[in-house]
Amino acid sequence: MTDLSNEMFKTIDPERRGTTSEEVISQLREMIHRGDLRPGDRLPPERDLAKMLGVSRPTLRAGIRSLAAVGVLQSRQGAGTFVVKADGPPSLDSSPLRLMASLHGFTSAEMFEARQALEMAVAGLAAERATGDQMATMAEEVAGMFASLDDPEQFLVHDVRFHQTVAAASGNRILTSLMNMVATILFDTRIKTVKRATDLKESAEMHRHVYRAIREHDPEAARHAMSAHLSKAQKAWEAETPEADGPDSNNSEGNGAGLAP
Amino acid sequence: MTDLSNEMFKTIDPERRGTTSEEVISQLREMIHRGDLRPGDRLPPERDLAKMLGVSRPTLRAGIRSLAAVGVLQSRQGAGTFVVKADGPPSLDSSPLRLMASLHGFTSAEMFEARQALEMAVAGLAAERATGDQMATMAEEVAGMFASLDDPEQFLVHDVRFHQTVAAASGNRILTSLMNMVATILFDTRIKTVKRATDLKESAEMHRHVYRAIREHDPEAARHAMSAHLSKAQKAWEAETPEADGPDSNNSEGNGAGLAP
DNA sequence: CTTGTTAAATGGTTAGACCTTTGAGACTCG
DNA sequence: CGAGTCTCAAAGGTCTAACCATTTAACAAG
Repeated sequence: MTDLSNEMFKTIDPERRGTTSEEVISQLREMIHRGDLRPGDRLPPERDLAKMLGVSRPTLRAGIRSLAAVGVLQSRQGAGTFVVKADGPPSLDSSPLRLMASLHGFTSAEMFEARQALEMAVAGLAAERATGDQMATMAEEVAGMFASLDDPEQFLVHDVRFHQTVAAASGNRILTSLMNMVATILFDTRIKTVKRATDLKESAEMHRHVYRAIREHDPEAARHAMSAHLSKAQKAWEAETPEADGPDSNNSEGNGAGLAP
Repeated sequence: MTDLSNEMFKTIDPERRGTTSEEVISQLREMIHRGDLRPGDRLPPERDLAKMLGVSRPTLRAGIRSLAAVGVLQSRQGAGTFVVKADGPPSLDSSPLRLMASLHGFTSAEMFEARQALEMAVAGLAAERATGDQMATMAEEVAGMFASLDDPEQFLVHDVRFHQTVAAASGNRILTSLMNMVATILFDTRIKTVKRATDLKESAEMHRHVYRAIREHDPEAARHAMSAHLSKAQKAWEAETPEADGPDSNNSEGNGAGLAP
């Protein structure tokens, strides 16, 4: 943990541009940008930090809350406020996108298309860069799919893990995050679709094609295989979902996309 | 504006799952999902809304602030709190991604790559779907680039508008938003690069190739032209930026991506 | 009818107090 | 002496009550 006790905090008041709490946000962001606050660090107690910044506690809390909302900070009652730990694939919160989907009336076709574009991109990159370990993991997940053709829920677990492994193999954490963001929103939909298990065998087969293309380091083939897979998945979903236009599921507060390391 | 005065608000207290303010967030989100709150609507005054929901004003404000942080609500002192207007291209706030970049030490190579993947995708879709008007706009912007070969700043304006037009022509607002999110972060970098105007003519030429491919409804050509353009741009940037690894610019609070309708 | 003034409405901020959860040190018992 | 339990300080979560700053619109004067 970094040493936070000394005088790294500037008081706020001088000619502040916007509101006080905005200034607090800027201060905290700057600390993070500068590296004074590193992932996993604990912030000083609110009471102390408020005094250091020269603002009241509610105002400080407003700033903290804003940063918590975008997934940068995390507060635990009784424990403290922490800079979010950066282990595993960094994940952007998908609730903003979800809200925007409601607000603008995004169609699920758009969502599928966006996911397809992102998955194609990562598949292509994965074909260029996947390590042996990652390819082995992919192979295992494909095998897992074939092994759970009669267990849709288990199948979906392997499915998700396969896609996340491909994303990780792309070596691009930004694309991975964006992909997860979109995929998370479609997840609730998928879990319903997959339960009415139509063509799990065909789906597993298509995943295997993707895997093979990646193993052969053939980006174009990987992109095409992934594209074909997702087009098929979308068609299956559309066939089973007569009219429902927007995948307008409900709450589920936190950032999803759990399930795989 | 929707009628908000009647009894659409449920009180909070019964067996709340998480914290009170989280419950407030859920309530507000649900109103938006249900369509009780539509883009542009004004929320009831905080004091009233707090009473309706059965929480104190600070707690309500905490919830509002969280939703404001992700770009769903917007408060203006003296005026009120509004559901963000959904005109033009919906834009996700890029500050979360920016923070995450600092937190995880994203390289600018990753950013460029992500942008390239997204731009290729939208270019391909635009080639399939661009309307006559949109293609006309693209042509105008390309012409504008050629007309401002000696004015780097003006050139950049046309550059940005061209890319946003292509994104709009893709017909996929999600990909457009994601692209803007990434592009916004790279913008500060670009404005510096373009000022040292190296190959504006060549750049304009490459934009013209993209335009032509779109006009010919040739997705593959559009993807390739866009890819070539961005690869070139990245190389130019790398050549002029010796060591700087992360495009770690500073504040700029609001969501950027302005400049073009 | 225009314009300047004023007052009400509304979000922003502060202060201080109390509650709930957490986590670690102290304590007791085996 | 060790393991389990207890207690309590620390920290975030919430509330009340007030005051400040800004915006909006009504209203009066010209």
